Amino acid sequence: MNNNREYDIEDILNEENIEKIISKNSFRPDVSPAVIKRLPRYFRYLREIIRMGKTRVSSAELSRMMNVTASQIRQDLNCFGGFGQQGYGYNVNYLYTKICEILGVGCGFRAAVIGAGNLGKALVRSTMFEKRGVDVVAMFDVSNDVIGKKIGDAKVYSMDLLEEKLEKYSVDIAILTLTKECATEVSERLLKTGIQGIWNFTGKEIKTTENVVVENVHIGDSLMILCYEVAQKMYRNDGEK
Amino acid sequence: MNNNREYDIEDILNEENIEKIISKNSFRPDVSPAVIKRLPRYFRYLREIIRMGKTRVSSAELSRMMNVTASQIRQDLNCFGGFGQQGYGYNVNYLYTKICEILGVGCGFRAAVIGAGNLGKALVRSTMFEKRGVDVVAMFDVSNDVIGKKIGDAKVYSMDLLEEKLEKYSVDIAILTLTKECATEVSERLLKTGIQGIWNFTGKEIKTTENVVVENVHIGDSLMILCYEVAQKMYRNDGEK
DNA sequence: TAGATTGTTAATCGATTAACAATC
DNA sequence: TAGATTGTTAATCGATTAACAATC
Repeated sequence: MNNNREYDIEDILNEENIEKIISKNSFRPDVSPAVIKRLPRYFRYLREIIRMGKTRVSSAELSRMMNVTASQIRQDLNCFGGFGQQGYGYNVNYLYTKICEILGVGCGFRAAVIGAGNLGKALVRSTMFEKRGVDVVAMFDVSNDVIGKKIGDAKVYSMDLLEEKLEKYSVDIAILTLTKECATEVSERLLKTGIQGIWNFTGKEIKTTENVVVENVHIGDSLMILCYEVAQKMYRNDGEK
Repeated sequence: MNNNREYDIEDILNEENIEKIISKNSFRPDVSPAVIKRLPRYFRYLREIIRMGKTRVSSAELSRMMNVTASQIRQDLNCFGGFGQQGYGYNVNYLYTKICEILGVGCGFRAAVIGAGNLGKALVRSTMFEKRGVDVVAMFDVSNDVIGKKIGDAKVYSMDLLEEKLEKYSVDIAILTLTKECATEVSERLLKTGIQGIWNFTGKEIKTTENVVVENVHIGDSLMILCYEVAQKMYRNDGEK
């Protein structure tokens, strides 16, 4: 490994050059789910550190910023390879490119948002996708009010054209932002296409095949945990009085 | 505990009667975070089971539905009390009311959405809050385009009126759907009010006091995990060829 | 070389599962 | 009573932390 190699910071933050930097051996079976869930957090903090202009970071520094143990950081990173250097720490840009590589940023994934309602629109208009190197190439909806319009950079097509357009634009990831009621029907159609993954906001469990990865999002769960904690805090305070 | 007590299903799903049913001793210190994170999932499945018209469920049945072990379900529920009955299982409605009680549904929490952009609008227009007994009583924004308008049931006020309206409407929970850039300034203002919790979508870490609970949401993290899994799947398939 | 910090092993801690006695 | 299923203890598993030798 060569920590002296210099990467242009702007290139890296813009994720333009990453595809070229990527090596082909990012495949690591058997990394624990606990570690994988933490990777996006490293991604976010590293971007922040790059923006701060730092070029070097130690596990101890990161540990203070992120409020986790330095030990955990070193363990996590070592699941994927020795990215650091004894006595020096980690080259921030190198580490960031490795994390990007692991997370598939720069794979050039193409996504389509199915359901151009409030949530679908909000997602497309956010900077979330470009930051992660994901390209939203199309939206789909049943309503004539939106079909044909452009939301953000994405054109809205009729649901009738779903299979055709997914194929045409080589879509890897379908983002389901439609109602619970349509979820099953649409997901069944999706599984017959060449889709690789489904990001599911419908709240409805999706039956999947071994060829399609599904990630379910339940934003409301997080609200409930907040309510739980607020309620507990109130009980606690009441008890102390 | 009395499993024979009957609860009206409609009342329960509508969360109207719950406040009256709630007992005052829901305070449980030292429940592990792993258990707490699973509670909203029980909440969701129990609602589903109620809608199916079932009145009784065993840990084994739930286990099959939810794809977790029956053992885990019994352990989880027992952190909060013996809600079941040997030889019978769990009374679905009773269990649901207990889970609601634990999660603060029916506490009548009042929320305000700060930032009436795409995400703020999408949230307010969803059914998320009423399902969980949370009342969105106001929105705030700096833009004259939205100030004075009504989004869903909530009126949009100028950010200048933040403190005044939060006080007036006894808001417990602030929902931050504004940009990273405004996050610090607004959260500092919030900490000076009587707010209990902050649901933070800004992506910016918020400094908190012991009196205010913060729950951070990073939707993009879930997208990255999906991308990770899709990328791994591709590497794996390539390897097999 | 001396100092710093990683990579990695071993120890600890917490969470999950299995098993079964209690009991409805 | 016999059957079913919980509540709960004990065993297992996995994840986190501590420690330190390797090494830059």
